[in-house]
Amino acid sequence: MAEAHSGENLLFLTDEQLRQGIEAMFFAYRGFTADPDRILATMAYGRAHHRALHFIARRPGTTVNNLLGILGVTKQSLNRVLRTLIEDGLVESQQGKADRRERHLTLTDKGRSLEQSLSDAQRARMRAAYRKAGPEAVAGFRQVLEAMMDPEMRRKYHAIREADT
Amino acid sequence: MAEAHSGENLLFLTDEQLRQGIEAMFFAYRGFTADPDRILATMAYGRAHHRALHFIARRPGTTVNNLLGILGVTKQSLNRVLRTLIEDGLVESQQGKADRRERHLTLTDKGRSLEQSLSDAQRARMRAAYRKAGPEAVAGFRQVLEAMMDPEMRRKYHAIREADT
DNA sequence: CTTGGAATGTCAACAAGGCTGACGTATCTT
DNA sequence: AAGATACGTCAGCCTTGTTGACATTCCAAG
Repeated sequence: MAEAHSGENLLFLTDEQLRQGIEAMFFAYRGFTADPDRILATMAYGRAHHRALHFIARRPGTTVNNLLGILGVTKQSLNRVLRTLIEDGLVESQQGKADRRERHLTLTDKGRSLEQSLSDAQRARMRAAYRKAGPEAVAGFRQVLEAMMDPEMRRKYHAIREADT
Repeated sequence: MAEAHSGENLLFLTDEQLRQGIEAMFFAYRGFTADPDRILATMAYGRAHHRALHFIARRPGTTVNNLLGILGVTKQSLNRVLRTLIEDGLVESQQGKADRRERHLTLTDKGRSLEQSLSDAQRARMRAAYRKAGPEAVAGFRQVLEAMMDPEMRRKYHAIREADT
């Protein structure tokens, strides 16, 4: 089956084609982060804060450990970011009821407000790109991105919206 | 024309859909850089070195200024990276003939060898993802990425292979 | 031929945000 | 009672980005 269209694939997957894909990822990711970065630059926050806010907004009540797994950084690194967000009143940390070792993270109104403005900026670009490319292109986009993830990351990517049932 | 399928678009571009796209970009980019990062971690190099090597390999003889524009960093930052690469004998810097203020950058055999191994690792993942998703998905992938770039970055993205005539 | 400005290199200082290692405390599990 | 887990924190290091200042070299315009 793989050989059935190997000719097509050989033509298709030249190093040059792949290199262009690599460069497209590089340049696109720059655009992807540009708008939130601009907003964050006016404050004392960076991309790391944005990521934390995003996933806390996405899964209110998530634990520190869970967030660590998603972000793929060390707890020391995350803690530095989280501490400033809590101190600044953007994030709330609440001791778990079932397991009191856990801390459940939620956004305050202030945190939600910042997350919204970052998210809006990023979604606006995403929306424009999706509109420009069209629904079929978007489907392909998503497929390739998913195929590019490490298996563990793919699991997390799906898990993040599993509880949305 | 935009209104002709606005219903479809409204359904299509929910915040949730866009958020998933954002997360897909986040997780996929991690995969995208994972393999080269693993190789680089064994040496005294980082992602910045990889980027420099990539674009020098892509455009042998490119000038420092040109590279600055592509990478979007300050000359001080690039210079630090470039200096170590030159000292380590991976990159050669040659004074321009037409304009002797310019330095033209090329890879040495040693540099080409490292660039190859980084590139091979990254392309292997790309190839696997492309194969898994199929040609049509790849076309869509490329379209969306391109639409996501800043106009200036899009210009550079195209310019990088213009001279390939 | 002089001079302005462009291209490059370099020094210094700093910040964000990764990392490792070590340690402490509370809490759950066995 | 002992061990494992969740979390926080201190200390120190690295890469890679930033500004600002300054020197050099050289092209090009006047």
